[in-house]
Amino acid sequence: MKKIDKNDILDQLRRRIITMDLTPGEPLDETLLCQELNISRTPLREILRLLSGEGYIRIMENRGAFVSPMDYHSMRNFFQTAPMIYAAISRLAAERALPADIDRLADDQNRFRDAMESQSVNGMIYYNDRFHHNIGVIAYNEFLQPSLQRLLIDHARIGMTFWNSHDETRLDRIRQACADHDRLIEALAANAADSAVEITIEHWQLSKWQTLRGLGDLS
Amino acid sequence: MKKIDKNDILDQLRRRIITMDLTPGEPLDETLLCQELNISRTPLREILRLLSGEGYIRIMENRGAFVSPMDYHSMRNFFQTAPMIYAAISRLAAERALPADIDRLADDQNRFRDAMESQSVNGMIYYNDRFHHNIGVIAYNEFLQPSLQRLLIDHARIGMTFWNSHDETRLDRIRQACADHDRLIEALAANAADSAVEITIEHWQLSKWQTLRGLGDLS
DNA sequence: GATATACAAATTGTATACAATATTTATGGA
DNA sequence: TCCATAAATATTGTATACAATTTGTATATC
Repeated sequence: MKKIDKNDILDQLRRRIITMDLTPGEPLDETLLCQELNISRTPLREILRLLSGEGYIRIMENRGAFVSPMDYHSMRNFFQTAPMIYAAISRLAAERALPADIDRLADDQNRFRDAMESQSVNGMIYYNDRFHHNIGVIAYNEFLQPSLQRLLIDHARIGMTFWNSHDETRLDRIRQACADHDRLIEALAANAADSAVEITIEHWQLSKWQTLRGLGDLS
Repeated sequence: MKKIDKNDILDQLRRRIITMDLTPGEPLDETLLCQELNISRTPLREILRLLSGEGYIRIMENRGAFVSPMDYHSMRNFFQTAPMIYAAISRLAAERALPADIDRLADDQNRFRDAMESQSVNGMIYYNDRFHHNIGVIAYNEFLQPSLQRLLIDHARIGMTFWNSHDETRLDRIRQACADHDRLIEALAANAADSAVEITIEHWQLSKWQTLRGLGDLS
């Protein structure tokens, strides 16, 4: 009976949220999810509590769970906070990275490149998230990690326009992001903290510029 | 039947953890806690998942929950990360504080002062935590809040020596910390960001100095 | 006596039944 | 028709029973 792989289900739900398969604000029906995932309500509810702690969803008493919303205010905070945390994380990661860490990071980057070449937007979002999450793991700081995690959730969702837009610069931008990753891996491997921070900021500027442009298009 | 106040139980457990009534690394027996709290295992397990997400405890599959440990590495990270996050939070709080926010903060501070005057170490730890947590709420940034939360858990636990030591400087230090709070409230009320950051850093130095001294005494 | 294996006890994980709350629909009066 | 109220339905919250896993103990073998 007990063949539930909670980590698998957690990853599945996380992925569905950051790829907007489950959209911001969307309510999560327990019974429905149970059927989809083939588990009973008890373990699902525990999984939902975990996701709530990680910031993917919110839970209101007697009202159930829903995907964390994205409003103007949270986006403002996002752009204000991200550079600071990203830079701090990259610095720490550069100072502590070991060869084994670099290998894991390179794996994510390979999968990201695969997704890029097969034009899988979903895959790019997922492996880009994994890549940056992994840098957080390498930084090995349990106090910064939770903030990074929350930033990455909205980064993936806000950044949809980055991977998914249809203008003429799209391919160039994606290739540039991919190249940034490669350069960042190199800097981390060489334990070059300043360089890693610099690349991270550049990488962020690229992402920010296009993202704001995309948001501007909406209004 | 359903008269469970989850928030109450959550607060109770959080408080027991930051005051070291539940010590770092201590395993949490589900059955035992259920008896103490007069609830069944299902809601307790959900509460434990929430606490896990907040960083108070850790859960290992098939091995149960235990209070988040405090090792050398986490303390090192703590001292490295705290000033940066505290300063950022104070700045945001100063920029956004409204009169109602200040009132809530002043309430915490009054309770803190009461605890100080009645020599309640437990109370000082708890209301000091609430005070700083509240500043995080005022900062109103869901991306920084989780890091602040985690820092405050270990700040309370590491700082035990600050409130509880028996040297001749103890009373002065505690009064100084209390005065810092008053000054910080003033700065926030005046939306004086630079001043708030400055006071925060001073406040942190005071805490850090004594804490490291206390840890040094141990070795 | 030390180690490995098998059994027993304790603890964690899951499913289901039922209770409490929220939401929707139906009903009655103005 | 409109609103307020009340029943019906749906959804969330809790307790309990049982399954699976881990931990502890005893026995056998070398």
